[in-house]
Amino acid sequence: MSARQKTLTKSFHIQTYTGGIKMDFKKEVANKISQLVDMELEKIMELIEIPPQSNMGDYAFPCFQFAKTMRKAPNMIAADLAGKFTTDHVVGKVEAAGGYLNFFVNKSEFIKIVLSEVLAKGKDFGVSEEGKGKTVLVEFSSPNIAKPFHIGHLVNTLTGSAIEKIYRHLGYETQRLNHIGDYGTNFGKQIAAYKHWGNDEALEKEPINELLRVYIKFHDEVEKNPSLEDEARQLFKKLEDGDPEMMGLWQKFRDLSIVEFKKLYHEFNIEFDSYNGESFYTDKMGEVVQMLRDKNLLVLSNGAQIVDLEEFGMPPCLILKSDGATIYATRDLAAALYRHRTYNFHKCLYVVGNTQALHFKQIFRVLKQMGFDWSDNMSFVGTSLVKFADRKLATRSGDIIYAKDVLDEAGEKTLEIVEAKNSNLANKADVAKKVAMGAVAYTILKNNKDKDIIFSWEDILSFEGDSGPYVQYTCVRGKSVLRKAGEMPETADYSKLITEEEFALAKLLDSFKASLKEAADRYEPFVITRHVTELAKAYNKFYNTHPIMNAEPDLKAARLHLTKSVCNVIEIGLNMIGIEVPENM
RNA sequence: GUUCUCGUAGCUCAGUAGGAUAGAGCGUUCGCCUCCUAAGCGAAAGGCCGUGGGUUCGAUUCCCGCCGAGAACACCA
Repeated sequence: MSARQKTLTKSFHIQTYTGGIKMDFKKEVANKISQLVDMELEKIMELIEIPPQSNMGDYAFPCFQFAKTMRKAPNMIAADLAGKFTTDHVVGKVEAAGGYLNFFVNKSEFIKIVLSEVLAKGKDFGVSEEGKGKTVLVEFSSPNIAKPFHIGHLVNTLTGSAIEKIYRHLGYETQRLNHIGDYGTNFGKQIAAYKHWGNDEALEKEPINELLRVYIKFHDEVEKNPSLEDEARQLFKKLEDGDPEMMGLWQKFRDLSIVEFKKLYHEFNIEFDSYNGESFYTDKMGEVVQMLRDKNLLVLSNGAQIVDLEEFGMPPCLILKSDGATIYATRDLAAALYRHRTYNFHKCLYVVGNTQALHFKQIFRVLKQMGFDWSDNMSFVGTSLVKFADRKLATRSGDIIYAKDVLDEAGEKTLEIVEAKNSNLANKADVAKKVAMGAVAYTILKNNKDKDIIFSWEDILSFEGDSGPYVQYTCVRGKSVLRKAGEMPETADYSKLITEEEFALAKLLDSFKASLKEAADRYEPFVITRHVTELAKAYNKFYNTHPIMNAEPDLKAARLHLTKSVCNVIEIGLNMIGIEVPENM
């Protein structure tokens, strides 16, 4: 299960070294509190929170829990502590409000440290050591060969890729696994269909369309001619037995399909380390079945071999069908075993549609019953279902929205907008493409995975407000300013940055690290999407009220540094969720 | 039927390891381009956080019931 792990209170944690002292504002505050109250530092760190409004302070310490032991009202305690607190260059001000002790950090000190760090680290800002030496496996995308990518696959692919990139940024070794659906009795049908009606030229040109066309024809024809079913069964048997002709066709379908998939992955900068799918595990299932038998976990039920999971409140896990054939679960068990041996993973994530929650829960439980405690390190990460307002979006229903259609539609609409807004752009097509991809990826990754996505063209092609183009646009404007400013001043006097808007930006730059951690712990890319949006919003506010180019030289330099920092962090975040930023738009 | 997820503004959603006036975007209404890209910014209106209990100094947040929506539940993957 996607265990929602503890998320950290966002802290203004500073990793750069200034004057040899590691700065951590939150810790500084905690240290100071610990001198006043009888409580362990760690406990204090846990209690410290960020006030809901920034004018209340940068950190807050709730005093309610002292009320009982000290036999005093919380607001009295807070007032008392505020009186005893000594301020300095780190914590500039303390206030008691309600039962809270509110702290204000020294703004210019804070801004200085944050901007220095962002600019020094560049694209590596937020990179951490926490994942060093640990391998995280992320299984995602996993389409079926010979079948077109639909919108549901796109959701899954973007989600998995984002999670993988987030973990990679945190220093983990990652393995991107595409468990493609490349095996099963339906390939008998596919081969039969192709042998009857396939066209080699069309296959080379548009493989998936051609394969789908003959597959659909097969289903139409089989109603008139039921013997086709038998033919398909025989061909699948031949394929299983290694018949060269069948193997050749299957291999060709597989290769061409993957080439097609890669085109789409390329649009979002997605790559895989492995395309080992179902076929890869066909010869690895015997061992699993034997192990289950040896451990006396297999039970005969209605002619099939199952693992009983009743004591865990789950339906049984089917291992062998009554005809002795293996099944989905058997393959996933074999894959788990293989992955454990091959990668010795720290975590193995299954980014799969939410509908498969039970299946994976069962798999993990069976592994546990087999004595494999490493199954605790496997997590199911269920992705949103895409539905229409009135009905489920299912492959069989015919109400399919293909990924390609969504991207094409987005591309066309974007090109129109680019034409209207900035018709003298040199590379309109390229810009339109990036913006279109941005709109789609953003919409897919802006919300919690637990919620279904109700498909609407209006939402997915959104270009205003909370949207991909909004964030891209913000970054583009910032970059444009930097370009116009020419050479970046080496140094800048950050003490010139004294407005609320500038301080707010520094806070958001810093808390990006906490958001990264939270996104990883929760397996939730939307945390990044939202953070980047907040940052864009704050920058737009700043941009509209603060002159940069026309500011006096020292201030201009500082604001350019700020602008560069913001663009940098926005771009890091957007890239994680599969969005590129054009130079102009 | 069993299990799981969800129910927050007209719509789409954040928030909640219990805490200070519940936040965004869209939509609606009204402002802002002699100034760095208006795909932008500002303002207004809009909420018994599904419902009834319980625990607590304090519940939108935790627990239980109910109502409503969705999903999964063995020989498909």
